[in-house]
Amino acid sequence: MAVRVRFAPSPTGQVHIGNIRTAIFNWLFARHEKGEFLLRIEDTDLERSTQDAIDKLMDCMAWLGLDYDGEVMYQSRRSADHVVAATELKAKRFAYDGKPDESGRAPVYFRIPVAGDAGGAIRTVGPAERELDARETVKIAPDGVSFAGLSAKGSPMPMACCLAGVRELKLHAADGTELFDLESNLEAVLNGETFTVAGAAKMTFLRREVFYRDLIKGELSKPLDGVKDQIIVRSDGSPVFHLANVVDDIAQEVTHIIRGDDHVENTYRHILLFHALGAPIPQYGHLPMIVNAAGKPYSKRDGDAFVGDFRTRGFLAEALFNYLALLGWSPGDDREKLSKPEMIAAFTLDRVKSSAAQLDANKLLNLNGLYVAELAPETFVELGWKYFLPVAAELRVDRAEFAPVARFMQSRTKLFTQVAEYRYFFSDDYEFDAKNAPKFLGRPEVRKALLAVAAALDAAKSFAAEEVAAILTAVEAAEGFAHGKLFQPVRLAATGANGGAELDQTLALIGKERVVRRIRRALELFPERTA
RNA sequence: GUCCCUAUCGUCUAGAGGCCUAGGACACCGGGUUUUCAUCCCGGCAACCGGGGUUCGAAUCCCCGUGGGGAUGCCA
Repeated sequence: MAVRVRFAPSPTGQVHIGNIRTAIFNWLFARHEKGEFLLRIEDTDLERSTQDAIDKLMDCMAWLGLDYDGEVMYQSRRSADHVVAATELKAKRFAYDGKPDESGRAPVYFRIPVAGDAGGAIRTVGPAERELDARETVKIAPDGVSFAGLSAKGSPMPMACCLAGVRELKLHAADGTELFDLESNLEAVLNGETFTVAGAAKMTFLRREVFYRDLIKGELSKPLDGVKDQIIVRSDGSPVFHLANVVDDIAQEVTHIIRGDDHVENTYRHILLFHALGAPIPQYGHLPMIVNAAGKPYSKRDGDAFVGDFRTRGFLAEALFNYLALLGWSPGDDREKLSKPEMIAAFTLDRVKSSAAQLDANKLLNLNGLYVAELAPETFVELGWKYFLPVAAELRVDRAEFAPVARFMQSRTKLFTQVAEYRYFFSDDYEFDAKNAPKFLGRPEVRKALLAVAAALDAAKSFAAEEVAAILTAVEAAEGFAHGKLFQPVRLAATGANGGAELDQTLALIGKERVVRRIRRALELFPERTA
């Protein structure tokens, strides 16, 4: 069967890096398997879902090249189907009404299957028992059993579980007499009757567990006596995430569900829902979380982890994509910079790690620099121009002036926001290196030489890079400076910076008049210092 | 509290019982190239969470601790 996966974000706020990483893995998996990558917007939380968030999400996906197949499914338009599914579950006795709220309306609970193996998802582990606090009563109700266990200190610990978790339940008094037998009363309980038993000191039951084989984490299981029945329709009639999610996955005929590992606990229930709804159970793969520099999972509140922010901060989509794909996955060899086709070819879920990964801003930056370096010059100019726009507007620089500077600076630009540092090519209004400018420009012999440089440059017939270099060399010799010793002061005077691209070319790009003017002005700005 | 998951350099990772004296990358520190800075090249620092098993042999398998995360919602 052809692979069909989906990315199902809820459009509340901006997409963060953890969400989009999930999308990337789904996409990679789908493309590798030559299957389909579907998109479903889980916008059932009308309070918090906004069109703006949906637009931003689509924008981020397009930016990263996450193309999806087919039509987008909007979950909010499918509540009728969800409710129908709940009704169907009730008819099959897989669901029941809970206690009505103040307004008299009842929520609907999904009942963990009391009998059967749920299509191979439930297995019997064996007999089990648990000490109880005899001072507390045990309640056996249609929505499960509640009882009080014993804590290490001997105080009562309230606990509850679904009926399915305690098949063959028997309650015993401290002296061993049997107080209650579930099997003989099961039908009554299922039909709505509630029993209360006092004085029980021990419970014995048959332990059963839900299990499945996770594509990433391997076999996972959970004893049913640790699981409670789940509400699937609220008392106001609206479907809950679990129901909607499963019903929509069935509708979209999803074959593999790849999502964050904060969902593993839900999976046990979702599997049972699939089965109860008569649908084949999909394969699951749970991705490790991405944590921030503090080692904590990114939350929607983490302002610095929004995908859009990486874009505005000057990262390239290819670099972010590549970096994120490597968070929790590796191709198995030493490759770290991979193109999308290479990633698609190498991507398999069994190579995904199962422990959390921390985002390393340094490594991302380095990778971005690698991608920037290999951009075609025209592309670099085009992209860089967008980031330079605010500065360009302020300085009245047009694209034709920007282009040669950008081409010249590309190799040393790692992040597009760095194009703002090109400012000194166009404007005399730049910052001087606070430490080195006063130091170098204050030296008497340097000041004298700088004046000579300004004069020589002013008299130059051509201002090509080679000519500039020749002039600098000549003045250095004439003023008694070793070759290269004047470069730093000249750069400080003409650009304010202590380092930068090749000086001759930099000066040539800035232009003769400006350079000469700047050198002379710098000498006025910084006084002579004899010390 | 209970249940589930998880654990290799600071960080991302390779590692499926002998190829491990634990490899690569980022960061960091040296050196070289660059008359500067960055790139680039060379070198260095740096890890199997702890304790028990199993085995001729364990980073790899099992158990117990400990740390981290998740769940325990009429949130998604």
